[in-house]
This record gives sequence, C-alpha cells and structure tokens, in this order.
Amino acid sequence: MLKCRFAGLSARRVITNPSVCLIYRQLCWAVAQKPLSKTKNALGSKTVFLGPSLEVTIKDKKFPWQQVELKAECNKGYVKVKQLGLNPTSVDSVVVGKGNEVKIKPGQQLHIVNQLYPYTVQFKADPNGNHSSTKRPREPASEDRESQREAQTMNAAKQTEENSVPVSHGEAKTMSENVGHWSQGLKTSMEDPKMQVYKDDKVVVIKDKYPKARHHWLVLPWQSIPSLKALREEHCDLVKHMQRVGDQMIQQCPDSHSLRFRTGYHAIPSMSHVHLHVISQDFDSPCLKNKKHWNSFTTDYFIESHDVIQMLETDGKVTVKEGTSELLKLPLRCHMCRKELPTIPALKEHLKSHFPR
DNA sequence: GTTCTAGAAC
DNA sequence: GTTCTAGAAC
Repeated sequence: MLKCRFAGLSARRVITNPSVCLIYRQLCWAVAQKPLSKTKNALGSKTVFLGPSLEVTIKDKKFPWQQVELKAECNKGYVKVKQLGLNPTSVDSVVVGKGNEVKIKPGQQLHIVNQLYPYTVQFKADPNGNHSSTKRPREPASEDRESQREAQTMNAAKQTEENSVPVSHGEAKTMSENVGHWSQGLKTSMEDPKMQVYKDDKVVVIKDKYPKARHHWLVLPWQSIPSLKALREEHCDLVKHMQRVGDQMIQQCPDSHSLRFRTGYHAIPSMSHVHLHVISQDFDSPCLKNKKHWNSFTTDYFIESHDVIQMLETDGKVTVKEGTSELLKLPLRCHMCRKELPTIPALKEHLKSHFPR
C-alpha cells in the first residue's frame, strides 16, 4: 500500500511557519485515509480541500476559503491539483488557473497561492502494506564486502579526486523513507553500497540497473534535487562536479579508447532525483527494448551536461523546449549514419555493423 | 522506470 | 501463423 504525503520544500519553513505546518499536518492526515471505495483501484484516492478549516490559522489574506483541491492518485504516482480560488496556484511556476486541473509528480513544485507555500509531493510505503520496504541501517562502505568488490573501480575513479571523504547523507537520508513508488527507486539504489561504484562528499555513482549500452552509469548528488527543473544557479558547482566525476568514470573505463561516451540528462526523466547519465554510444544492451529507450538517448531529449551547465550559468535555470516529449515518438534513426530502421530488432541488427563485438 | 499483453503489422 | 509495438498496470 502506498500513502501520499505533501511536504513543505524547506523543513525549516514548515517548523517556523505555524500556518504552513498546519496545512502540512492536515494533508498528511487527510490523504493517508483508507480508500473510500473498493473499486478496481484498490488504494482508492482521497480529495482534500484546503480552505475552510484552516482559514483561521492562515494569516495570509490572499488565502481564500477554497483555494485548491488535491487528489492523490497513489497508484499512478501523481496528485491532481485543481485551482478553486481566484488566486494563482502554480506548479513549477506555471499557473494552473481557476477551475483547471493539472497533475503534480514527485519533484514538481506546487505553490498554493501567489508563489507562496511551496510544496512537493512524496509517495511513501505504508508500513502496514505489502510493499513496505525494510530499511536496514547503513554500513560504512569500507566494511561492506560487496563494495570491496568494486573497490578497484572506485579507487581508479578516485585517483584524481582529492576530497574523497566519508559520505554525509544530509537530506538524502530522510528521503530514503520515501521509496514506495517506483519513481523513487533511485534514492534507494544510490544509498545501497552494493550499487555504488564511486562516491565522495557531493555525489555517488551507480551502475544503471537496466543499462542501455555496454557502459552506463548514473551520477547522483547526495543533495535531494528532484529534477532538472529544480536546478538553479547555486547548483552550478555541483553540476560541474557531477560532470567531472562522469568524465572520470569514462577515463577509468577500459573501453574508453574504442567507444565514444556521452554525458547528459533526460529532459523529462521518469525517475525522481536528478541524475547524470554517463553512457557509451554502442547501445549494445538487451535492456534497450523500445523506441522510447532509443529516442531518449539519441534525440534532443538527451540534454548534454555541458548544455545544462551553460543554461545554469546564463539563465540560472534549465529550460526544456516545448514538445520535447514528442521526440520519443520519432522514427528509429541510427545515431551513427542516420539510416532509418523500421523496428527495434532491425535497428539492433544494424548497430552491429557499427559496433562489432 | 519495467512488465505484461492485446492487437496491429507483417 | 509470428513479430513487434504501445498502452495499462505496477
């Protein structure tokens, strides 16, 4: 069973601002209710109204009686947000508009009214449910046998990294509780010593669980940053560091001289927690199975790390062009010779000519 | 993100 | 008949 909760973006704000704290509690309480009906969707859903019951505690005069309706769709991994009041409710700075309804996923930022009261949504495993995860205490990597197995890789990558110190989890640790929904899976993987191939005080590198090429790593910051959309100018150094670590992974790879690599981000990632893909360009993998896989790495859906850094430096944020999701539906085209192939199996057969084993 | 599978395409 | 895709479910 999954529960949904809404959390203020800044813990400090939740604690120091009583009105926000009340909303937070109200949402936690209301949304975690049992399903109203036994429909096909066994988890059901619950609608929450922000307004009447909280009116007395909200000092902000702009907060009307019924400003926003939130409906958690736990099975689908999003929350429907409907703006009831006249004041602008926004998701990722885009105003919803009175009477309109949009979906908000983990990682997206909800402002209840006028860019105030920032919230994110999180899906959490129900401790009483079947999908609850048993969280074990984390052991130091040096004491973990499995990570010793990877020590060679880690040491190779560490050679040029002077400040490799024991990991400070910071926000990431509290986030590890929210592993109920599949989109939160990276948070679990990045904290699993068996998955880690490199780590320092800022980032961790794991092998992609379903690699789409002979070499495919993910570089993740310990800091909890939901997605590209949340990146700001102050993250510039961190993103540059992620790039450097990605480059080091390539350098220590025995195939780095025979294979080309790319480092970049998916414009609209499925998994929460910002992650840099470091992927060899052979795309020789049984896990590459469909058009979405292919186009997500070979069209402009894949945004080069350098371009992300440049956007942060010049605009202070990362802009994804409208219609980017449509790129995933483009015909299959070889990234080497631009030849169009009719099916995935045909494409894979064609790729063998460019990348013989 | 993956898995499963109905039905489209061949 | 088989292969393959694409959308629902998870």
